Amino acid sequence: MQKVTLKDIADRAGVHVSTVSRALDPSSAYRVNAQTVNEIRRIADEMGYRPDVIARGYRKGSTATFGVVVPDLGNPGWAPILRGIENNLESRGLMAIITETQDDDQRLSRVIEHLMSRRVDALIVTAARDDHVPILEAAADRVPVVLAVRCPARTRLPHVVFDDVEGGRMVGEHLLSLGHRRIGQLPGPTDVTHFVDRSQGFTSAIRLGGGVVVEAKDTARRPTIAEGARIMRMMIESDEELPTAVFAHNDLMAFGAIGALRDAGLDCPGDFHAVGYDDTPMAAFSKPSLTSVRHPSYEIGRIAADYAVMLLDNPEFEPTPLKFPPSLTPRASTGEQDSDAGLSDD
Amino acid sequence: MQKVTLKDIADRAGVHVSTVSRALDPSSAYRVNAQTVNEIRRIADEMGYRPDVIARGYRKGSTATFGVVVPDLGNPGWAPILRGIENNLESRGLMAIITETQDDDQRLSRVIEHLMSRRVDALIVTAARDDHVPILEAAADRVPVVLAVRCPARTRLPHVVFDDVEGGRMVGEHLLSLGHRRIGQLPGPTDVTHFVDRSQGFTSAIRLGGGVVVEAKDTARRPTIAEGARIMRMMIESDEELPTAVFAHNDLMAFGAIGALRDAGLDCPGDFHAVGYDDTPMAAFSKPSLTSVRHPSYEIGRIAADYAVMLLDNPEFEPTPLKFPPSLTPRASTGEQDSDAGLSDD
DNA sequence: CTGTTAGCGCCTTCAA
DNA sequence: TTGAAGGCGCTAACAG
Repeated sequence: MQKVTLKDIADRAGVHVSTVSRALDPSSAYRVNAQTVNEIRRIADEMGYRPDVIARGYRKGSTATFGVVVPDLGNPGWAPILRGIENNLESRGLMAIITETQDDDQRLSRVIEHLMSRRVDALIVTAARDDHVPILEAAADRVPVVLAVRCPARTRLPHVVFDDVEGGRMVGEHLLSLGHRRIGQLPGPTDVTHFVDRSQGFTSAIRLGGGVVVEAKDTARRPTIAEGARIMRMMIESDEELPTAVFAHNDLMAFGAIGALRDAGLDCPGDFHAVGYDDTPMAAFSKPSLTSVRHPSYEIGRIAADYAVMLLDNPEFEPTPLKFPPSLTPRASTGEQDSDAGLSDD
Repeated sequence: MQKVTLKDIADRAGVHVSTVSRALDPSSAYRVNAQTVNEIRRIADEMGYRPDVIARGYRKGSTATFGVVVPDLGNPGWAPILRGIENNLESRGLMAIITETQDDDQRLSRVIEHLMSRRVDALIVTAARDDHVPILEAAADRVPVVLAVRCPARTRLPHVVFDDVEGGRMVGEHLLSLGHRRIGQLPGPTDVTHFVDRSQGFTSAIRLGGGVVVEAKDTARRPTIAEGARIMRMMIESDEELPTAVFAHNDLMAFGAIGALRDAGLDCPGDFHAVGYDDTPMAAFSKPSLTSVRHPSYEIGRIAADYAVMLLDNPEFEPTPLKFPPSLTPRASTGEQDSDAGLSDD
């Protein structure tokens, strides 16, 4: 099964390549003798012909391939978003190729450049940070670029995000309603808008409710378990009085923080409460199960892909920036009785 | 910044495209007047020229792009393996494009076909199941294919895997040494060799030690938290006497199983012990922390990429099939005293 | 040192 | 209904 080209088929069928090309393209097969079409299709099948999408792209000006950039495949929270994208594109005969920045700022421009020079038709980026705007807007001059989940503060690029201000607010109100007044916050990287939003919604809710936010001594460089543990440890080791509850900007950091507090002899939910964000599958299964904020991940991926496709079809299209509302699931880490563990698979 | 081509630069510099091509290629710039080279490079920079890797690929017969296929990006265990691949390739100026089968058997052939028609130079597949052999071997006729982690029983394809028989054995001996004699097993999909291997190593160790393996009533259809919980629940609800410890074929399933047992009022490690596999970052941070088997993930990715590159350079090269030894980390889920939680980031 | 030519695989005029 | 020719962006072989 070496590479089979149109020419190989043409030779075998005794016709010209362009005839083969036409016969194999449903939209122009009608211009070829029906018998010839059948014959050619048979031969193509037999020889295991696979169109060279890329070569085709040269003529058509497209490669039927979308580039997707995520920050960190070690965070399972991206999986449903990616599936929303993959499944949407696949149903249209398009393909998503996924790349990872490893949450390394520098890497984004390299990754984008690679994807562009591989002639992707469009870009869906979930790893954007504030200083990436120039790179992204430059790319947007050539192909549609849609930002998802993470969207820098000031950019004209089309985007779909979660309402993280609202999510932060929900966390704040939940903790206030449980009687907490002194509440710690473990922030994710500050150049990622959705972390800033979570912080803002949370902080203003707490202030409004007459509470005090105890800020971590440092910001997580990356939103990982290890970093969550590290900055929690810093808070523990400081002289300041410990808060009675902590809000970590994502589940991974929350797991890390709970671990660090446990190492310090403190029990959750006995001695303190904790809340995460993202509602990863582990949240329902960890001990204690973790109160977390859930957002429609699959859906945001699906819509991001929709937008990218529509932009490709019509560059004039101006996608409405969307903001998906989150919801909070109280669990054992904030004193909720554990019912059955969640069983869904996404 | 619309697309800039060699021709644009040539026009501006008043030379022929091929001169530009040579000037921009370090390996042939020596054949061009040094002044011209500088001038051309300056113009190229100024215009923001980006080579079209794909077009270049047509002449060179390669695209500097490797396809990588993983089963499930919802499992964070794949991340370090992917990084081993990505970082290795990146250091050579190659790019990894990642695709996911979503652990869906059918999807693999479609994904491979997509990648092939995008003219990837090589394929690294970590999602292989037994019945994929024909597809994979067909692909291998055209480009180097390296299997990593998952490798069907009978295939001539180059592969690098973990020694899962040994890992299973270690789990068995660990549990025996703790005094367990009746031990449950929650198996992953049986058409994935490494799960079969884990089972085999484990079962023979237990038998050798005079123990009894209690098999789950069903096999996990996919190695996920939800499936782990499901088959654990089936074991609980059966009439059979419960084992005193369970071995789940990966961490996710173990978390699910511990959750299911907790729902049934049983405490780990008080009432039963549990062991996972993969040593995902959560294992150290969950409560109880999870005894698990660790394998050199980053390393296997790195080597898989090495092999693929070497095969590309020299199709005659016959990579030694490698089997990386695992190691077991005892934690609270088998009664170990928790020390500091693990802090590494990978 | 530089320009010309040809062609990777495909599709789309244009002409027959 | 079919063939011939041109070109997408790039590079290698061949002239000069």
